[in-house]
Amino acid sequence: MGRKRTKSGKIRLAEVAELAGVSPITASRFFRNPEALSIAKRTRVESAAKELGYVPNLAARALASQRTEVIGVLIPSLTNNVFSDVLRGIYDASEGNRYSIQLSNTRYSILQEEKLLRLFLAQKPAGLIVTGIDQTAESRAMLEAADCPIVQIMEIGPDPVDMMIGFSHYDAARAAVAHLFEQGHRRIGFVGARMDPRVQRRLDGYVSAMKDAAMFEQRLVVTTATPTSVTLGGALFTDLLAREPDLDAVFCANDDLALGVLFECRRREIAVPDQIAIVGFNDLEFMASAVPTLTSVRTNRYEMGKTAANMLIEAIEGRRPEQPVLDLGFKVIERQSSSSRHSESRPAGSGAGAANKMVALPSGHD
Amino acid sequence: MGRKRTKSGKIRLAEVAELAGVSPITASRFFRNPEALSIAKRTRVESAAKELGYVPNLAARALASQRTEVIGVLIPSLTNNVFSDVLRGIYDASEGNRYSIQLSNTRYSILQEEKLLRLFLAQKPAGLIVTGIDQTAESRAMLEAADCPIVQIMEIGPDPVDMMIGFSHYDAARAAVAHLFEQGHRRIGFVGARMDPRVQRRLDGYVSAMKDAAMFEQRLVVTTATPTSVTLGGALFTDLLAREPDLDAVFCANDDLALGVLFECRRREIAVPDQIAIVGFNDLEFMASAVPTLTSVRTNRYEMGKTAANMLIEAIEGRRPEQPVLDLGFKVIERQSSSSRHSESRPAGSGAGAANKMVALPSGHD
DNA sequence: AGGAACGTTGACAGCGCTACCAGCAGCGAC
DNA sequence: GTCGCTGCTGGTAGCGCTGTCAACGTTCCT
Repeated sequence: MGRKRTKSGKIRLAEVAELAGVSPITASRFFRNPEALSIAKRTRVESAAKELGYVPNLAARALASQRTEVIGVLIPSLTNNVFSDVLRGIYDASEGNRYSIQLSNTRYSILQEEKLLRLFLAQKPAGLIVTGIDQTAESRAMLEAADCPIVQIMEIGPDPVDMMIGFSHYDAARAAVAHLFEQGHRRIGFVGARMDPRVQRRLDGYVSAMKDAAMFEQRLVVTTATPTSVTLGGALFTDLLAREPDLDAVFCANDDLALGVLFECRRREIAVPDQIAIVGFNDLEFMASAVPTLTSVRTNRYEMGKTAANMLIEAIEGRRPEQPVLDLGFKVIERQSSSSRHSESRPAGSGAGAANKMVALPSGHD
Repeated sequence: MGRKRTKSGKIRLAEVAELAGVSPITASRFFRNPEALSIAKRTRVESAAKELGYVPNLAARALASQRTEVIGVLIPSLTNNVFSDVLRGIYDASEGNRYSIQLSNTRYSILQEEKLLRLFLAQKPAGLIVTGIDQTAESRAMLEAADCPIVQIMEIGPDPVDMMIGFSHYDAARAAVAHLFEQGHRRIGFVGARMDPRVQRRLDGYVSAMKDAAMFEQRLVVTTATPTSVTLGGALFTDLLAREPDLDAVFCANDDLALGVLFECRRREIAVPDQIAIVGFNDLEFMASAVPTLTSVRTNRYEMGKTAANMLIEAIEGRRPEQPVLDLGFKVIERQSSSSRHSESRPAGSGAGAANKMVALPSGHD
């Protein structure tokens, strides 16, 4: 016997086809590749579909075609501002086309990532966006065996699984430190939280730049595995200052920490940048508006997400980009907090003041 | 003829059933309702599934069962910090169970929301989370006709579609203004951006509180449709000050604006709170760490997302919550920026200082 | 004019799973 | 012993769509 079920009055493809006077398969093609139809049938199917308010059943499509139109995205955090920009780019790129985004949070655990990857892959996604280059061996093997395009985002490194978009955190950190040296600073501290692989590489970049100048000392580095926050920035800076009273600059692994350091300086009545210079990382919006305005390393997060999704979609549709690895670079945005020109006391007036001096560098060249 | 296709060596349910020595339908039941099986078969199917590494094909399941295990989420913005907290709650709640989250961004457009709603509903989601209570009539009708549970989040109001979780933005704004009155402020400005319905209700609350005290004047209100930012806070405050030089407090519709106002005060050498008090809205993390620490209205965003998803899942599984409308309330977190006790100049030491005085109110009582 | 090539269309047979119903065993009640 | 109940299991028949291939009409080439 057949079944009753809800019926639900749902319009099926066959009904559209009937109204349009074509076979179901022709109607089906209309939705997937309209150019394959003659103009006459195309318009007939189109108006029939509109008249009936037809919406394709994605589950049936996925079952029959053995593939989904889902782009899986694995990111390590939903809290972090950085990822919300990337995500926004990804969602924006997915808008207006057939693909939908399936998001999962690895919580900075590569084991969790491996588990989620297995889950995702089982559903045959159309493509995958994964964060970073530090997958487990197992994950790496699964990614390589996957029969869908894959983009690694947030950083670039050797040996991409497939496509890759990001920048060199190592080089970016070196550039930030170089900027501080240029401004005449020598005892430059490093403040970092969470210490995920990308923050770790920023630390590596800092260390190498400091060693190049023969200025590195272990006690200039304060890090913690704790998730980042503004408050934490103040606390870590407090530690750093206790260890190294002669500190004359701080390079913060992100902007929240930098803001925390700025507030802590204000609390302690330490003049920024005259006594201590501050450089952040990511160039979040508030950096330009703080007092003093805060120097940061600008990273193209939104563009990264958007381009990653676009590259992926192109690849899904068979048009592999000629550039599978894209270095988006970074820019050191110099502002008052690290400027050796003594911060003029600016009177009334809003905004960030003078145009930012930008130091742009493509990463990957040391 | 049959077809070739990739084959892909995928394990099907039938293979698990065969290995376990049961019928496919019994194996199917194991994955959906293990309690319905005898212990013997249960363990047999379980080990067979594990041995073969079986993962169910969700598309086939959705097609056969006429429903998905997808929770649709419609939010107006991915940029706004507020929503990232809510989302984090939703994703956390969806972890470890069968449901997956399908997210879409309405960009604060109720027309876009309507379009997305139509799209979502066509895929028969297991449940839906929508933001706010200001849907189009068409959207409203679709929601009411939908045969799945629905939660409206972010605010509470009369006449819920189904379930609802949030708080009264109107009451929260009134409480913030009342707090400023208590601290002796009279000429209290309002700064708002974006002016989505919830911000509008905060403005309404502000206006009503000011009128109650016979202190309302239109020129105390500065708003814009522009998306919010820290920089914008400074700009709007500049406008406000130009209109009303006697200003003695500002109620900001969100914390980014409040931070912008604080920076602008610093830039203009206006003492906070002595000359001007500042109150924000949402109580983002940085508020407790700013100098001076910033008063704000705490809202339970993470909890809201998490509880909304949990309520939804309960309802999907047939256990409707006894409380379909949940008021999560708010708290005015009083900090230095609005304290009439003159801000003692605190010497070295990090953090927010003395315990926050909290003024807790369940919203819904005026 | 004949044939190849192309563009367009349709028939068929599932994709992998589950709703529905029927059946069977085991048990207690009469 | 028979009935009805409950608990478990299985057979059948699709869910709505698309991959494959075949077939058609038309155009273009030789």
